[in-house]
Amino acid sequence: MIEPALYDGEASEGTRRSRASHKAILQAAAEVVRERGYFGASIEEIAARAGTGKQTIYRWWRAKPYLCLELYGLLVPATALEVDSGSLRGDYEAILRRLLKFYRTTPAAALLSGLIAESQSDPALAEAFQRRIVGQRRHLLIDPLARARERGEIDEAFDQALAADLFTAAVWHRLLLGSARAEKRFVAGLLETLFGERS
Amino acid sequence: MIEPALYDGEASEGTRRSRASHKAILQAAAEVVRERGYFGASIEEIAARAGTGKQTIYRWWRAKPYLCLELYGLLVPATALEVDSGSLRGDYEAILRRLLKFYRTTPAAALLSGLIAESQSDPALAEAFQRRIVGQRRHLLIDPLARARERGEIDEAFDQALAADLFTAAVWHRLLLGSARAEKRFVAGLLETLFGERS
Amino acid sequence: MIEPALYDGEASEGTRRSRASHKAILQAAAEVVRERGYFGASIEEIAARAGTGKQTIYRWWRAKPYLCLELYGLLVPATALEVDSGSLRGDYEAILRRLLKFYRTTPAAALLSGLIAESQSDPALAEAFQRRIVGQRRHLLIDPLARARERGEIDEAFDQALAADLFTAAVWHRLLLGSARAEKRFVAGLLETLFGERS
Amino acid sequence: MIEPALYDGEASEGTRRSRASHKAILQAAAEVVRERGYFGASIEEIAARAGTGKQTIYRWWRAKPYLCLELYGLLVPATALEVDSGSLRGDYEAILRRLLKFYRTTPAAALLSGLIAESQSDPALAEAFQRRIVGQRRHLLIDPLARARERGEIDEAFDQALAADLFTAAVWHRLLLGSARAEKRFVAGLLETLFGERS
DNA sequence: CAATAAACGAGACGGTACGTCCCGTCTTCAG
DNA sequence: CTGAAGACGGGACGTACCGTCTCGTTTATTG
Repeated sequence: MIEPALYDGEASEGTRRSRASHKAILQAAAEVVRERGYFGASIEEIAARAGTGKQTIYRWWRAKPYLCLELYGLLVPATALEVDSGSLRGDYEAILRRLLKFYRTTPAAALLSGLIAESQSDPALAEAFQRRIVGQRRHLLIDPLARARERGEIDEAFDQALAADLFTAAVWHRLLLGSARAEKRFVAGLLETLFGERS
Repeated sequence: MIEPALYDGEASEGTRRSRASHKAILQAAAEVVRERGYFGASIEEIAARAGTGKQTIYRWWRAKPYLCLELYGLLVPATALEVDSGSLRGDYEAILRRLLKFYRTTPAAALLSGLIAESQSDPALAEAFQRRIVGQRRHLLIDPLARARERGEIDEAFDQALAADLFTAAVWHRLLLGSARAEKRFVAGLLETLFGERS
Repeated sequence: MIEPALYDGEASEGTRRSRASHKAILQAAAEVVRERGYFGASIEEIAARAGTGKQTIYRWWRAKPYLCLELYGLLVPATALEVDSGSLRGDYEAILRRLLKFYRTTPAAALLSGLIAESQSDPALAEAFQRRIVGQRRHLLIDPLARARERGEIDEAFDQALAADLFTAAVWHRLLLGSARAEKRFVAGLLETLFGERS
Repeated sequence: MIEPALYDGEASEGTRRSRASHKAILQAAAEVVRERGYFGASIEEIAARAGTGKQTIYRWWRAKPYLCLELYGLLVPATALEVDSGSLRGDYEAILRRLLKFYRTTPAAALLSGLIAESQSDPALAEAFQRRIVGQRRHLLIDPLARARERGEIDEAFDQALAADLFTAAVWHRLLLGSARAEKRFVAGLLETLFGERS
């Protein structure tokens, strides 16, 4: 969630946000986005499916993209990318395989492209997207690089941030443009290009 | 245009497409997308600004994304990326700088993200996007690589298609996510990663 | 037709109106009005069904109601109402039965109500409707009354024009409002009211 | 209204119909029909003038004719035709004069002809028109006849329903076809024909 | 017997309105 | 006193036709 929402029982005065509604809305949103895509998903249908009023959605999220932003965040459990195989190549191979599986099994692609598109004309959304999705992602990608640096696998001159960005770029490009390139070759080729010929 | 439209005075039966309207619509679309972004652009406003009826738009394009696809294609004159500096690094540096300028000066970013987003739930659009934008782009990126191969700058093992894709991925990622990374460093870093330390 | 159109071969310079098209248009109009009603009938469909261009319709009729006016006129062959049974009651009984049958078997009701409705806001149409439909009708209804006057069945004081109008009013009212009143009783009752108890 | 609509504050679940909008729509419809006639009146303009969304009209009326049906009903206050002068002739003279004034001062003629025309191809509308306009009208016309029967002015053999229908037919015919017949003569002649020579 | 000029079929054009969907806000009432 | 239900003003959708306007093509005198 964008702001650290207060739940029933967490705080003092008045009634607090209903955990049940919150969950039902996100679940309904996930379903509807999966079925109709990002554009096809309407607040109206999400509310109906969640069994809530529209107002309950607008009370907690400014608009569809912000709901989707939270939804996207929930689809990737933070731990999913944390690996420590002992080698840089091993870490990234694991991350890559998990990511590709993640995108195959969730409506994340639809969400991602929709959010990127809406960000083009909504700076606030762009900022939130950066902070909550891109930033977090970069951290997870830089951790293995930092460990590799400690192990001496890469040296000081290696631009870690650039590598992380290029990795994300490649994965998202593949995801959103559905390149027909065989997966195995893609994985190997990408890693070789980023980290060197063999490993 | 998607199909080689017939204009006034060209052969065949019946009435012909109006060159003037066609042009006015694309021009209006460019304006409106620039001002309001991809989503904010409505067929209604484009028609009004072009001084045409809505039906004239729907007669020639299936829907907004298809109009935008054609518009995107027209924004990049095919020749804009054709360079031959004599070296691989030189070619790509030139291409990269032209691309970055292109995206700074046209509504291409808004179009691009919108088209990618809509492609997620419209396979026909995805296919058209691949064929008309991605495919064409790939060709232009592979030409310099082929010349470099002939000159012996890169060897047979170098995966040209992968390099071209990664290049596009990096550029679009930077474009759509507005990474704050300084341009100079981005250019150098990307080329180094793709083609090696110095070249 | 509203103006005495010139047909092929009738007159001097240039090309002349095509008899075949004229007929095909009226025929198509009759069909379409029968199938879709007065409002549902579009010039576009009439043209398509007649196998003509729309312009050919607009060349000869100002608009749909004028086409329908001519069509209505053609549905009632002028002779259909001319009877001379020897008695006033007999004449009107015959006329009435023919009219009721006429309306049962042609799209005249749809045309009539549509024309009356459009006449409310188009004085020129109202005038044409009066002259070409109402006027002609009145004549045919007054002829039997004039003969009855000569025979002495009715006297000078009898308001022939009023009777004719009331007769038309009653028939159209029945036609357009579909009163459930049994036909036999309607016929007898109307004639009794207009011309007296027995006759 | 066609169905006994629920207003704010009336019983039952959910949100209620807005009295203000309902009234504003009917008022706007009356204006627009008066200005542009039945066909010229568009839902779009009515909504704009009423200051409502189009959907608010479509939510409560199936289509233009149904809105007009309600409007027509409101133009004739039910009491307008209730008279009791003590004589049949007196009652009908009063009714006739009121009707003629009513049609002179309201857009009723445009509505009436439009509704009749649309009824030709919409049986549900025809039924509603019968029930809500014709039926009610017939009642009001039969009351004076029933009183006359009690007073002995007319006998059992007099077909009251037929007389009422012929009266309506004559009035509407005159109204919609704008016969130039002088009003005084029309009134006298019609009543004489229906009820006898003198009174 | 061409030349020519109108009428023709076809259908694109600038428009208006349709009836629908959904937006984000506002109001009502049941729990 | 929250929250589902849903009406509201509004904007855009994509479609149907309007009546006008080219387009070639046919056709039937006229020079």
